[in-house]
Amino acid sequence: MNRLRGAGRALPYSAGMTQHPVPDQRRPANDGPKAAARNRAALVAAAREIYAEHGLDAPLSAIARRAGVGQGVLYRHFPDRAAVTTAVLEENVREVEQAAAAEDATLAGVLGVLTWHLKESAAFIGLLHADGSDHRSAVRAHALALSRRVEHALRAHLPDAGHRLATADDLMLAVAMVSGAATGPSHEERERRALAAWRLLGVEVGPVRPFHG
Amino acid sequence: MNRLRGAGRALPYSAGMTQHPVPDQRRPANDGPKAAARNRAALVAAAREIYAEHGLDAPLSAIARRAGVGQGVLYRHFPDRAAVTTAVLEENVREVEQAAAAEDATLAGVLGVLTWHLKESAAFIGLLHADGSDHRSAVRAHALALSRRVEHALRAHLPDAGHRLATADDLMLAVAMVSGAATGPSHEERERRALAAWRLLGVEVGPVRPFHG
Amino acid sequence: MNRLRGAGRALPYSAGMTQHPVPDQRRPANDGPKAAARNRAALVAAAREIYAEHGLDAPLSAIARRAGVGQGVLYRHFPDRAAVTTAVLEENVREVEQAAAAEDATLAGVLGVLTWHLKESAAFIGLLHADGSDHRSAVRAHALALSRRVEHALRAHLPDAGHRLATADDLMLAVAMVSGAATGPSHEERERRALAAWRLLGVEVGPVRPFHG
Amino acid sequence: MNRLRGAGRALPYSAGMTQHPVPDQRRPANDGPKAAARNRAALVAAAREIYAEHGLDAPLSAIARRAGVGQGVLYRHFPDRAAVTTAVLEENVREVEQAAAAEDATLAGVLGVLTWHLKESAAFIGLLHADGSDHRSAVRAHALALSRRVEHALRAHLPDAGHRLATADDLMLAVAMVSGAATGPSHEERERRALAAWRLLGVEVGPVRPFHG
DNA sequence: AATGAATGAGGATTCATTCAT
DNA sequence: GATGAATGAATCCTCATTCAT
Repeated sequence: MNRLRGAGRALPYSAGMTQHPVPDQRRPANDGPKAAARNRAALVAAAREIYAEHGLDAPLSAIARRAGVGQGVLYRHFPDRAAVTTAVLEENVREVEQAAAAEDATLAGVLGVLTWHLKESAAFIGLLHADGSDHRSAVRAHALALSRRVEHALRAHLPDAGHRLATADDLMLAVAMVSGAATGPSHEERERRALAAWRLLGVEVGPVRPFHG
Repeated sequence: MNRLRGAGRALPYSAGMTQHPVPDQRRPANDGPKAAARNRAALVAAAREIYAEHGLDAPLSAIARRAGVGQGVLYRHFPDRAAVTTAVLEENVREVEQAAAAEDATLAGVLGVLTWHLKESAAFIGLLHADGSDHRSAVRAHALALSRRVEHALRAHLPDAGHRLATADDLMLAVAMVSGAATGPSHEERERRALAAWRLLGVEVGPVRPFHG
Repeated sequence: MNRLRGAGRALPYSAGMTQHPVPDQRRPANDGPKAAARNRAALVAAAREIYAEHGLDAPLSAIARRAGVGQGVLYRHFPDRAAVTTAVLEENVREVEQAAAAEDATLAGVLGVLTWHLKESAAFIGLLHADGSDHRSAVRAHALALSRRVEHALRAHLPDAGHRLATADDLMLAVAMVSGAATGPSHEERERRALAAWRLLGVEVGPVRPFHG
Repeated sequence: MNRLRGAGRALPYSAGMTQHPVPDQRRPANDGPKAAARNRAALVAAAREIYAEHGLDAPLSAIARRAGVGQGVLYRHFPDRAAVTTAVLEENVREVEQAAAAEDATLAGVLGVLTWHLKESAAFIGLLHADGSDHRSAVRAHALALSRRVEHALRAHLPDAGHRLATADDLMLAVAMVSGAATGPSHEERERRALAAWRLLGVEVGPVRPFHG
């Protein structure tokens, strides 16, 4: 029922950017460890796209295809589906952490970055609503840790005591609420709704953008 | 497409193996047409439970099993997965409508009923976060209509102009936000978080319970 | 649509029962990509046999089993039942075309090859009698094209104007007639009847055999 | 995959022609044995239509629906699918026999009736090409007997010794051939092709019509 | 280190057949 | 005698995962 096949970068060997003279052989150039890192990054990026387009239940094969690699490579880098999902989330969280750790970080700024990821990454949203279903619970475990890292990152920028969201718990609840509102068919719509949600909560949010992007 | 064999017995291809369980055993009770309505209700209830436990992608066979009926019965009542999901949502929405239509209805009271369904029904929540994956998009179409019915029900009880949620749009956004917050492993946890979310929005909510339940 | 479980193991719903056959047993040999072409050929051959024995509606699983491959392999090579049927027909037609294209081809010789396929391949016959049922109509479309290819092949060897079957249309009608006669439980019986049919039509037929076989 | 449901006379109780005052009850009038005969006839007629439209593998439920009766009634009259098919053929053959037994019967006249059934009844054609598949072989047994009855009917009107089809065997082969040619999407097309086939065989055929119809 | 074919379990779906009413 | 709901086996089809090359 999933019409993912044939979509996007279908040619396994076309994605490489190697400048080597075209090898005369059938097998793709074995670029060694360099390729490995590149492949891993491509897989995470592909997973983010595929998740956004088709949900967290998209076939792993679709992710590998979008990344321009064989399925074996996916399994080399990630033992199972949960590991893929986790890797995507990991990236999201790391950016939020970096935004929070920046010299001149402000709550509004960090929330802007966070909101960017909320609107961008279906996985990031979906995770917060993951029910108890099987593999997801595997993800959930890790997600809890990630959630704590976000909380920790925000904690450094909590508003003053008088603010409605003066505690980390409340702030995290607010994040969940905004993520709940950040639905819609397009990135634009999701951003619009997310910002409206923050407004309802009386929270000021900086520009919605990736960190250093 | 295949109707070559007489009722699934003794296929030429299946050299044994698939013998009938206990040929001497009588068929399970067939309670006749009377059971039809009862079965439909049991299926919807089972779907609600299974969806809550395993997510919207839980196998339909699990729903049939939980309802205590054969898979065929499920398909008799619902042509496909979307119809099952839709039936669950329909019930949720109908209760909210009834709560809103009651003689002495108040916004707080209606939101209490709504919140009960939010915490109870994973489908109700999941729907708002449905990604574009195939069958869900079929559901989404219907979900939009349902969403409008909720909006219509709430519209009759909008707070005064001065309130932070004075428009129906804002109120619906708030519902989405609360639904985003109403996550967690247990009903209790979900209710607790939902109420905390309403509080952050400064909205008063009546007792969280089903309508007339 | 369901990707919740880790590779079909240990489902929450399947309380036992469906354990793996013999966990200690090694997977069946995976001969690697080299096997691909071999498998495809095996599948077509198996399909021809199974179709002959059980009709065009035989289960695809039976074809896969006969070919000695998993069902997945069948689906890798052929997206659906129509593709399988079409592949079988394609082979039949190609042989007829080759026979017609041979240096020293004669009408009698080509009809001999054609007749061999008529008696051999239930699909070839069944196609001409395909009713409107769903997947068959998909096949029919392709079958029409194939039919035209046969007609084209025969056209190069039409008998002289005086002959009873002097037009391609009449010749194709005759083919349909012979195919209608070529029934029976065994290949021998079918060949016998086919030849009798050609005789009734006053057409001389060469040796009944595959091309270059 | 079969889209038969909902097609044609879907209302179970609408087909009756009884003039009784409309019963006030929910259950349909129980017209007793009279209805039984009517139902049987309706089932055979429905089977003929459904077979023609969807092939011999059409669901029995479609036949019952088309006949305007419940599935139980079908099973009361026919123990299994083979019995249904057989009943349809039986009618075809009986008409041919009656045509052959008529006072002024001629070979051309009988072949006209036979040809009408060939073009009309997919079952009649399909049967001759039934492969060895399971339930069909059950049908085949009976079909052989029927075939002999047709042969017997024709034998009384064999052409003179000089004719190309002077033996009953040859005549039956010719029937099979014509049935092989009588394909096509419409009755008209099938009749056209059948007549062309007879012409190729040099056989004169009377008007194509049912006996006394 | 990468590819992509193969396996095979599991869920979806369809009917043949039974049977309470 | 009739209705039509229920059962459940069988088939279809889709991936997760392994592994020869």
